[in-house]
Amino acid sequence: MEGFQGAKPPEYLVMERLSQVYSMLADKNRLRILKLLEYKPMCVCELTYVLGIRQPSVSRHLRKLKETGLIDSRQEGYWSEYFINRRGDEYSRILMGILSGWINDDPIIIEDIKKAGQAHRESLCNNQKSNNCT
Amino acid sequence: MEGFQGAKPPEYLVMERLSQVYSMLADKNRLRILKLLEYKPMCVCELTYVLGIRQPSVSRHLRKLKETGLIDSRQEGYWSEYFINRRGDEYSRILMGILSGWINDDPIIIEDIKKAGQAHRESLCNNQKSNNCT
DNA sequence: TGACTTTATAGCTTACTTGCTATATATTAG
DNA sequence: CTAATATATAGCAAGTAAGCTATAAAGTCA
Repeated sequence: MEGFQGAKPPEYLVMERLSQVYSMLADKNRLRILKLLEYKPMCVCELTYVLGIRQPSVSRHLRKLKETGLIDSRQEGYWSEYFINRRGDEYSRILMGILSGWINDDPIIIEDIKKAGQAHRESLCNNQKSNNCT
Repeated sequence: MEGFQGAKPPEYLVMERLSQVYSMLADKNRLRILKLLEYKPMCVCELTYVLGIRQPSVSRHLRKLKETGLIDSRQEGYWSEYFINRRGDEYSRILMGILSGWINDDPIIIEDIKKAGQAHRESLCNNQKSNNCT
């Protein structure tokens, strides 16, 4: 279930691989995550805030998307930041390219992007030094 | 779960609709069916023969694909013939267009197409007037 | 190191999906 | 209409997937 980030899978796994990529795109919360990351790289707690589901669920979606090669992550100070993998294989690059022009008028996506624009990791989660109620 | 064959879904269903199309493409047997129908229109018993799964399972896949607007069917004598819907909405047309260039080198697909070239509805199923063992 | 924060994993429950068998429906030919 | 064939549907069992809570692991910084 991994190892296709940029390489071609062997022929006998081609359909398996494509089916795997499509199944990543078949979940609405994962579509929301991909659209959000297309807007800007985000950390888990920001995504959790925007999506309105629990952090472990978000983490699992992110792990699957990363295993499939659609996204990648880097450690960024306190946070681990997820972003679209621009060096994926043909399937993921093409499908992500198409996705960027799609569902932008869906009200959930519009709302998500708006929330993402406001969300800043420093003021989310229960971290102390950013209590904005000083 | 139906009614998007060619029309645009209302904005609040855009993501739902896209997710539905992707989930159709996420199943390997449905991918095989779509690749087969791209090769030529086929009836249920031919597809059943090529796929090697039971007829009711094939029928259900076909129903789902048709409900999603990816394929359509017409009555053709004894048989009901399924074919790619070229008048689907943007999502299905574009994704089907891309699919036609993909996974053609997968050995299962190659084998399927070969079998489909040989398969003729008259000599399949348990119909009498075509007993080729005369 | 130790206190704190963020993220990941384990394990449970519920819902959905796909295969199957059995059976119903629909179509055609006589 | 009846018999025969093709397809569709109902319903079941097994596997998968997504949400959740609880907890473990990993990263940061004084």
